[in-house]
Amino acid sequence: MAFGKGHHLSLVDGSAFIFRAYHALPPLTRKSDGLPVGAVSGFVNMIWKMIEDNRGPDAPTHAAVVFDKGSHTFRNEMYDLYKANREAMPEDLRPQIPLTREATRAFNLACLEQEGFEADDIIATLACKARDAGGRVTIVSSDKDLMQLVGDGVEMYDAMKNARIDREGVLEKFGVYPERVVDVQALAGDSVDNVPGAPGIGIKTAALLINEYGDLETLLERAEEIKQPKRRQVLIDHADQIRLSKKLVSLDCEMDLGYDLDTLEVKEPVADDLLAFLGQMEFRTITRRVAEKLGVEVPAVAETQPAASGGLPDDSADASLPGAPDLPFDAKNYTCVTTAAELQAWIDKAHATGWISVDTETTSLDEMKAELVGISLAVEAGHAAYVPLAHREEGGVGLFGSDELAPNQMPLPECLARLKPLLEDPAVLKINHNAKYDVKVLARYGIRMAPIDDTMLMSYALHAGLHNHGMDEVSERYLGHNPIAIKTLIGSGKAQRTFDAVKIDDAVTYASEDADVTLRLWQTFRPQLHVARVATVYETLERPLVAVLTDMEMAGVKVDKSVLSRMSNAFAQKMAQLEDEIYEAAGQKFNVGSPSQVGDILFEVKGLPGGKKGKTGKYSTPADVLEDLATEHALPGLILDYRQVQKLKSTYTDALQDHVNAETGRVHTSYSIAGANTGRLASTDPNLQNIPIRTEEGRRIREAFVATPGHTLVSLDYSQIELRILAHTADIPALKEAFREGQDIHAATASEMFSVPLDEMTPDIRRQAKAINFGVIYGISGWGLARNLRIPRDEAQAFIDRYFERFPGIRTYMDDTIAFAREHMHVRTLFGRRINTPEINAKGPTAGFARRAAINAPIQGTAADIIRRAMIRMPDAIDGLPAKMLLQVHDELLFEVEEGAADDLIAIAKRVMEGAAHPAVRLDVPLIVDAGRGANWALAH
DNA sequence: GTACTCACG
DNA sequence: GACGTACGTGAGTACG
Repeated sequence: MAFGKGHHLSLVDGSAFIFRAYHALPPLTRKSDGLPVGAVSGFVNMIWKMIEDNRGPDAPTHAAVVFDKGSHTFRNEMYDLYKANREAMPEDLRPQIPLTREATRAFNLACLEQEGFEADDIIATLACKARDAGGRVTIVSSDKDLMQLVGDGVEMYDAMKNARIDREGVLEKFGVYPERVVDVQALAGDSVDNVPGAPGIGIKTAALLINEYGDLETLLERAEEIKQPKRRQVLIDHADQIRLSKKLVSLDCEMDLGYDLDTLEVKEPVADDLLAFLGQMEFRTITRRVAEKLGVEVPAVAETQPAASGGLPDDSADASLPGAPDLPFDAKNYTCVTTAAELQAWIDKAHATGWISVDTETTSLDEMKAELVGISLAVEAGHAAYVPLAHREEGGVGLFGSDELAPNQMPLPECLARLKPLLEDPAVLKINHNAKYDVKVLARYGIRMAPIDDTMLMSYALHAGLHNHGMDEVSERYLGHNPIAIKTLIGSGKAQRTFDAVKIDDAVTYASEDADVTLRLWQTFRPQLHVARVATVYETLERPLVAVLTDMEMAGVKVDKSVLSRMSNAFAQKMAQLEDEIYEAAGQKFNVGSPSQVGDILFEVKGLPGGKKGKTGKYSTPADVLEDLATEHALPGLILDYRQVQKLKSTYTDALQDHVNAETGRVHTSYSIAGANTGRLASTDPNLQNIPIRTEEGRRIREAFVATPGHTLVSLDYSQIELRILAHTADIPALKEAFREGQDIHAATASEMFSVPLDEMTPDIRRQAKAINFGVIYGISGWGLARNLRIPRDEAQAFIDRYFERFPGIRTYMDDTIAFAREHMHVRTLFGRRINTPEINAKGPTAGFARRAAINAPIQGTAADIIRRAMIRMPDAIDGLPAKMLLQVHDELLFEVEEGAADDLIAIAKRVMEGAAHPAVRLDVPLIVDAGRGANWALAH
C-alpha cells in the first residue's frame, strides 16, 4: 500500500546524531587495532534505543537515517562562505563516518545521502512528501534549521531531552510560527553556519519585526517606516544580504530523490547482519543486548589478539593489523565461464554480496587501443572465474597465431550485455587494481563502470614512499604470494605476443588469480585505511580521481601534426649545421649525442678544466658544467645548442607525432595516480607535463597543441602555490603578509633579507632571494644554493643563515618536520595524505636525501592535494558549459571550450581552484589563479 | 637494463 | 673533518 494516511515516517538526522555521540562520549578505540569507534558506539546505542522506545501502536511504519554528504552543497554556489567557518572534522572522527553508514544498514534502516545537498534538504523533501500524502512525520533532531518544517502532522523529537517539538514549541524558540521561521533566521543570521543575516539583529528583534510587518518581503519593502534609525539603515543597507540569507536557510522541499516513500518501510533488523557488524566493531555490551532482544544466542565477541601479519609503521609504536584470511592460492578453484548461465551465477553472487572484483585482459597497455580479450571476476577470496571472449585459435600462421577465434567462448556482445547492468549498478562495488585502466577499456565498449574501489590507490594511500603499487609487488608484500608473471604467457621484447594469443587454459589461471589477488588485497587494505588514518585521503583525493582522469584522458588534446613536422625539419637542418661547426671546433668527427665521447673531446682532446668522472669512469658533461666552460670556449656552447635541438626534435616534434591517435586525431596521455610519492600525478605515453616552455625555441612546441575550430584553449595556473603553502604551514608572518598584500614574493623576501626597500630592488638581488625561496622548499643546503647561484659556498651559507634569522619559523618547520618523520616514519600533507619516510633514520648521505625529501613532501604534497580537489569538483562545476578539462601540469589545468563560453569557464574554474582547499583546510594566505586563453597552448599561457 | 642528460613543476 | 646533496617526475640516446 502506498504511503498515506495512517502511516508514520520517522526521519533521523544522522549527522547530528554522530556529532552528539562524538562529543558526549570519551574517546573509545577498537581493542584489536586501535580504530577509533567512540562515535560509532554512541550512534549505535542511540539508534538501538530509538528502535526499542518506538515499539507499540505509535511506532513508525517508515523510517530513514539521513546524512550530509560532502561539504560542498548548492548553498556554496550561492554563497562562498556558507559554513566556511566550520572547524575541520576531528581526525579521530573522520574514519567513523563511513562506519555509521554501515551501522545504519546493519540495523536494516534506509541510509540516505545525496551529493550537493545537506541532510536537512533530504529530510525536508521527504517530510513534505509524507505530509502531502496525509501521513505523520517525526523528525528526530533538535536542529533549529529543521523547525521551519513543523506543523500539519510534522513534529520534531529531541532524542537527548526526550521532548517533542510542535508548532507551539517553535513559537517558543523563534517567536514566530514555523512558516515565518526562515524570515526570522534570514534577519538574525547564524554564526554557526556563517549565514550573515542583518548585522546587529538577533532572533528577538527579528521576530518582533516580522510579527509587526507580517513577513520578510513586506518588512524590506517598508523598511523606510521603521522608527529606530539604526535598525532602519541596517535593513536598507543589507537587503540583498538578508534575501541571500533567507535562501541559505530555506530548505529544499523539492529535491529529485530518485526513490519514493514506500521504499522506506520499516524492516526488522536481520540478526546475522547486525550482530556481524557489532562483532566487527567489538561492542560487547550492545551485542549482548541486541542478541537477547532478537532471541539469538549471544555470539562471542572475539578477544582479538593483534594480528601478527600486515605490519604497518604507524603513529602508535606497535600498531598491527588484522589481515585478510590466510587462505592458500589454488588454481583448482579458478573456473572458465563459457555460458550465459555460468556467468549469471557470478552476477547473482555479486548482487548478493554487493561487491565483485573485476579485471580485464586486453591486447594492449594503451587503453585507447586495447581490445578486450577476456574478463575475470571474484566475489570471495580463493575463488575466481575467467570469461574468455576473444582468444584466437592456436597454431595459426607464424608467431602471430590465427585470425580465427578459439572455440568455447561466449560471444563478446552477449557477455557485455549481461555484465553491463552489474558493472553499472550503483549498489554493487567493483573492485579493481588500477581501476582507471579497466574503466577506460570498458568505456570504449559502452560500459561506464561505477562505483569502483581501487586496491592500487589503497596501497598508495597507505604505503606511498615505501614501494611501487603494481599488483605483483603489492601481492608479494601483503599477501605473501607471487602472482604468475605476464611475461611467462606473452613473453617479452621483440617476441612478445598479445594476450589473445594465450591459450585459454593458461589465461584462466592467470586472469582468475589477478581477480582473486585484487579481492584479497581489498579485504586486507580496507580496515588498514582507517588505522593509518588515510581513509579520507583515499575517499576524497584518490578514488574520485579515477572518473575525472578517465574523461580527461579519453578527451585528449588536439595536436597539429603538420606544425610538428615542419619544426622537425627545421631542427634537422639546424642539427646538421651545428654538427659541422662542432667538428670544426673540435678538430675531429665524433658522436655528439654520446656524452662519453663529448667528455673525452672536451677534457682529454681539448684539455678543458673541470672534468669530473661519474661512477662508470666516464666524464660527466651536464649542462651547467658546459655552460661554465662556454664563457671561455666555443665548443661547449655549440654542444649545448646541439643538445637542445636534439632534445626538442627527438622527444617532442618527432615522438609526439607518433602519439597522435589515428581515430581521434588527438593525443591521449595517461596519468598515473599512484606514481609520484608526494601525491602529484605523473603523465606518460606521452608525458605532457614536460612540454617545453622555458626557452623561446622550445616554447613554440606548444603552438602545435591547438583547440578545435570554434573553440579556444584556456589555461589556469596557481601562482606560487608551494611558497604560499610554506608560508601557511611554517607560519611565517612576513611571508603571509606579503601574499595577502599581493606583493612580489621574491622581492619581498629580498627586501626583508637584505634590508633593501622594495622600490630600490634590483633584479639580481631578487634573483638570489628567489633561489633561496625555492631552496627552502627543497630542503636547502649551502652547497645546493652555492651551485645554483654559482657563488662560493660560504657566501651561500651566509644567505641561508640570514634567511633563517629573518624567518625563524622556517627553521622550526624544518626541524619539527624531521623530528615528526623520525618518530612516525612518515610525514603528512595538510589534508592528511601520508608520505612514508623509511630512510629518515638512515646514516650517511642517504640521510640527507631523506631529510630533504621529508621537508619537501608536505609542501609539494599539499599543493598536489589542492589541485586534486579542484579537479574532482570541476566536472560538476562546469557541467552545462561547452568545456572540457584536458590536462593537468601540477599547478595548471588546461581546458578546451567553445569560444563564446571562455569567460564563463574562466570565472567558474578560477573560483573552484582558488577555493579548493576549503572547507577542509583554511589557509592563512589566499590562493591566486592566473588565467590565459588562445588558439594554442603557447598563446593560452 | 643502466647511466646520462634534459624537459617540466 | 670529509663526504656529497638542492624536491618531484618521464623519455630518448648511448652503450655494455
